[in-house]
Amino acid sequence: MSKKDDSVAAWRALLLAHAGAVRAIERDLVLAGTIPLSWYDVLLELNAAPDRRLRMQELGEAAVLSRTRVSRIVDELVVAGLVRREANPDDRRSAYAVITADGRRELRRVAPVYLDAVRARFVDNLPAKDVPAVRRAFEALLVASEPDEQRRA
Amino acid sequence: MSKKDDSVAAWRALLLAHAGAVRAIERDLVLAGTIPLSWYDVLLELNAAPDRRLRMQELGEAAVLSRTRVSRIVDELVVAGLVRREANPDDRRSAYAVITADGRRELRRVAPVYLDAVRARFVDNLPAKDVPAVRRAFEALLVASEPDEQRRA
DNA sequence: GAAGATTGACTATTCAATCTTA
DNA sequence: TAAGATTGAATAGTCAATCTTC
Repeated sequence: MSKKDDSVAAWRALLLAHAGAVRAIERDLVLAGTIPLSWYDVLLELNAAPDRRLRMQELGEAAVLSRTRVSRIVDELVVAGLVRREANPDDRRSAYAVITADGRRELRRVAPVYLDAVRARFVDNLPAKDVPAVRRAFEALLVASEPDEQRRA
Repeated sequence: MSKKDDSVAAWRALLLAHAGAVRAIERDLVLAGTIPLSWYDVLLELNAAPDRRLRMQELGEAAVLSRTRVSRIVDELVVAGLVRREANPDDRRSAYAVITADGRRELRRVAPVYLDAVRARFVDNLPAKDVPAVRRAFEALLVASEPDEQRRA
């Protein structure tokens, strides 16, 4: 009943609901025969980035993937022809991942499936009046966790 | 700017914030030298259950783990002496997992660390006025996803 | 034959070591 | 020496086959 209980209950509900929604969405995507969620996320971030490219590390942050995992997924996407790597002339240690024309085509093709899934498994089940608060709350959470990322360095 | 955009933005913020918070909490636990989060979740659910026991399948649902994974984690917990398996006289196909006295002791020992981490990484960074909406929203989401679980059967 | 659970084989993900350039 | 990225070895997690009981 206390504020504390309410908070911990919110945390537990978040964990359960997140897991359920992600699983349901992934299942929808598999049934629809599209690319996996991780590919989709990476393509989405690349497509939205300036020049449709991101350094590996930036890509990892944007798509919530570890540096290692980004390397591996970009490998797969390169093999599939949806992304290519490109050297960074300004700093030759780093590498760009760039979405290809095929990648953009694929993204357009699967976007409706993905959006439908997110809508059906998340948005539509959220009380409409709570959506702004949810967005606000998690964006605040994001901002709060950024400084921590810095602190690691 | 539309409601739709707001919803998708909420989804993306949720994914990023969830990943950030979970990672931060796991890091906190590692630094504090406690048991892993998955063990903690299992012990917590068992401790809260009637008779401090749950069938494997129920435990999986409560702790957001696949049936397979529950088997494996309970194996580990049994080896560590924190949980024991017990036959179900009413249905000998199923098995109970029961938290032991040592398990409860361990749970009490690490609970403060866990609660501090959840508070520091989640609760304290959430705008206080949004907490009720967040709790309400995710509990609604949970309820909405239950029927789907049934449908699978 | 189906439900509950476990096991073995496979895939996904992480951790630590490595390589290259700054 | 540190930053950016990748790779090999190890761990965690999943999927399909199996075993037991209903």
